[in-house]
Amino acid sequence: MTINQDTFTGEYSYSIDAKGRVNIPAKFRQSLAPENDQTFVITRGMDSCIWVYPLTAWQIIEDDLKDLSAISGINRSFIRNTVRYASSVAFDKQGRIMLSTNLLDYAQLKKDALIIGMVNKIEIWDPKVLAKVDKQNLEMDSSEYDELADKIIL
Amino acid sequence: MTINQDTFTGEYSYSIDAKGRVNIPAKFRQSLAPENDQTFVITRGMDSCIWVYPLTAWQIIEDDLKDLSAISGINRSFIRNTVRYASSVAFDKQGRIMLSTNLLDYAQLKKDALIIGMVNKIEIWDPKVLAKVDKQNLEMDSSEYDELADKIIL
DNA sequence: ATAGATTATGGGTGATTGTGGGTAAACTAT
DNA sequence: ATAGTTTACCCACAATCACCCATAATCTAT
Repeated sequence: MTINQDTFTGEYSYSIDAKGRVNIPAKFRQSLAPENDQTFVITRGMDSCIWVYPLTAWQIIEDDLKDLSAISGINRSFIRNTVRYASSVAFDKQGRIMLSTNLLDYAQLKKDALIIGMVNKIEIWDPKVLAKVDKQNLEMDSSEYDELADKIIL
Repeated sequence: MTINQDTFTGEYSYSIDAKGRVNIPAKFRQSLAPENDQTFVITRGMDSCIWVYPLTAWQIIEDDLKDLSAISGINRSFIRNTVRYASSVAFDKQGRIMLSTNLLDYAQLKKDALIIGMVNKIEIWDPKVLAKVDKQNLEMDSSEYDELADKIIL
């Protein structure tokens, strides 16, 4: 079953062990293109979660950043904040990646982790945090949400 | 795992010892291309921080600057402040480099150092100074920042 | 349904890394 | 030249991490 490579869908719940390791769902590992060398890049998401990119997808972002001139102060800030929390990680023989305490704290992760496919990337959430954020978003932007539903036919 | 050579991402906090030495994160050392001979070039950054380039990358900058020098303009101060304080340093057996008091003073570094991968170079910051500078930049040019975020799709 | 493979989770161990300090060589300024 | 200072190189140790193996649960295919 060769679905699209480097695209991820579905939701999985896993546990984070004492060493800060989480399993990447087998399905996600399988759809990761071989060029990635079994490697992801993990970083802070825009919500309180962790974003996980295939290595090659992240490298495209890096290339764009390289083209920004360092003379401009705002460019430097942008590069810094984009790249600052990013690190590449290969998964081990059992298919796990290690999360730094920095990222674990940021996403408020303790024991349980919800791993969600977001098409071109993966998100790792604490279940409670996601429930809260999701509820807020829906309440706040219900009109925008409807607009989107109109644009994208499901 | 040979990822992109001479590119650096992620944030690490280290301490500066009594002799003025800081560790270069192991990951950065590993991604430094062998041609560099374990050598970086350190100099004053445009913010209150220290910039660290791979040796070969710096050599390219020097070549570019030679072409610019005739034109002068804004570039003069850049050349003066950047090149003037540049010096090459190899890291020791434990992976540390020595920082001159000149650079330490410039970056207001005391005990704690935040080392940030900026894709093609590395920055060394005092944590408090970075927080301040970053806040200022974002407040001043937030619209430009958003434009950048739009262009470089995450 | 059953056997075999795959998957999720836990733990052990040796190697690596970050940090401190010691000592001798190199440099400075009298 | 000599005393004082700085730099380069070495060793040591605790904490962390990468890598390996083990086991139980789940899935797959006959």
